[in-house]
Amino acid sequence: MIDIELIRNNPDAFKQAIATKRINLDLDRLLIVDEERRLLGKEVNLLREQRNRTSDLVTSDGPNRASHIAHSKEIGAALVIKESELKAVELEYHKLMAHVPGLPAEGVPEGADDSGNVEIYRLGEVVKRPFKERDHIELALLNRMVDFEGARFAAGSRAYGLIGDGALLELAVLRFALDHVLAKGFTAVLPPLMVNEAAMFGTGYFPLGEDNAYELEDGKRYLTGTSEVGIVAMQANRTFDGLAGAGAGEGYSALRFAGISTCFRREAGAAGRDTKGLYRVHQFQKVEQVVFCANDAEVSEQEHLRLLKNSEEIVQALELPYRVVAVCTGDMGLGQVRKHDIETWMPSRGAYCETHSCSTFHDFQARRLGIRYIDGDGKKKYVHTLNNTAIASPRILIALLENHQNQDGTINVPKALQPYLGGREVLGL
RNA sequence: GGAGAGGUGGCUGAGUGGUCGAAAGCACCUUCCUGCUAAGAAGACGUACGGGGUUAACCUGUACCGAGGGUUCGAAUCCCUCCCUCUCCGCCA
Repeated sequence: MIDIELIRNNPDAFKQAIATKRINLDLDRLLIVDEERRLLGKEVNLLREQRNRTSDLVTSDGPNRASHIAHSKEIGAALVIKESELKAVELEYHKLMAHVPGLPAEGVPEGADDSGNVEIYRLGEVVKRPFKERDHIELALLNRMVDFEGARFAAGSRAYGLIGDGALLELAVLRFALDHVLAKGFTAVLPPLMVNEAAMFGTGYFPLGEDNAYELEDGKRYLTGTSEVGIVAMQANRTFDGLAGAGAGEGYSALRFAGISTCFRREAGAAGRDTKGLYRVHQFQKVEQVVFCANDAEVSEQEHLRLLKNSEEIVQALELPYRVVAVCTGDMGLGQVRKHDIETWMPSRGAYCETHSCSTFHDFQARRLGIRYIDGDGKKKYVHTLNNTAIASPRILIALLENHQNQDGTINVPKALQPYLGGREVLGL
């Protein structure tokens, strides 16, 4: 949710954001409705005042009781009409407000979709091996790490089952990533994965994201596509003490959580794409970084860079080549202000592919969920929220298997993961 | 899933149709008193939005007693629906 005052004062900036983010919203209509809403609000307020005064006279001026009641009834009748008008206007107002996007930060590239994303830099060397490389499907099957056939019988398209070293490798990489961010002061969280509509709306996945969420039979709960939803919504209507330090440089503090969850995505709209292997699946595991910080663009910018750095360190420790891209306006979510993706090299795809996504929301989510803190000046303010993938598996297994494969189909284990695999240096055969 | 109880201000907790934005206590804040170890006295003390004001103090209006709807001239108080909490039973990893 965006501060209406900000919208009133900068309509052109929001029109620009609506255009570049490809949102279907008539901002002028919103401004008109906002004006109507305020005028009607005043009228209703005035009528209520009259009615309250008249009602008081019923008891304080007993002799004229009957006439006061009659008068109060008249006002009440007028009030009913105005209130219903106001209600209709407010309904439209909230509907329109729910579609107002966050303003992209300065420097965010413009573009219609992910083809407009801009590479910022790349690290790690793409190795050209002197033998015929296998793709992750072949490698995983060869090493009996995965069972696609059985899983698809059990669960349908895009299903997979990790077995043996596949299962252990996934747990190892998740635990490694978790430990990495825990060492940075993050607090581990296993949040609810079945959440209500308020949580989905509050985090900005609704409206517009309904197609990608699994709705449960009870009609009131949804499976989350990331632990961010549960973690952020868990803080709803809370006011933090001691998040002080907006603009205070190094002196600021933040709340940092590491969410661990299975993630569920319908992948609607991706029908027929990436149907083979472990790239695009309905269910996967993720360690997610979530941060709540002071309401200060500089502070959240610093947090954004820290989140990005944490994840880069993880990819580096896994000895995988990657690049960082600035995500363009058309590929950003409604509430997002800035987004960087880490794309990891996947030999079989011959491309750097998204494995991490780092987002800054400013107070978009905090406003929807009422998450605040008391600033150094004693005032209540909405926090800024951010999140970034620490690791998502099995997608990262594609990169691990393919980039670390040997001619005989075995897989070299990066040093960082060896402690999590009983000291093994090689998997397979 | 069944039965019952309940959701009031930072906390505890009164309040069953008007004098209630809400008693009392605790906590917090200010001042006074006193030198002392959960001392005493006085006062201030909810949130959101709007109006006035030397835009600060302050004055004032509306709404808010889990959420939404209804009854009524008037609702924390009565009715309905939903959400949540607690207790007991059942079931279950």
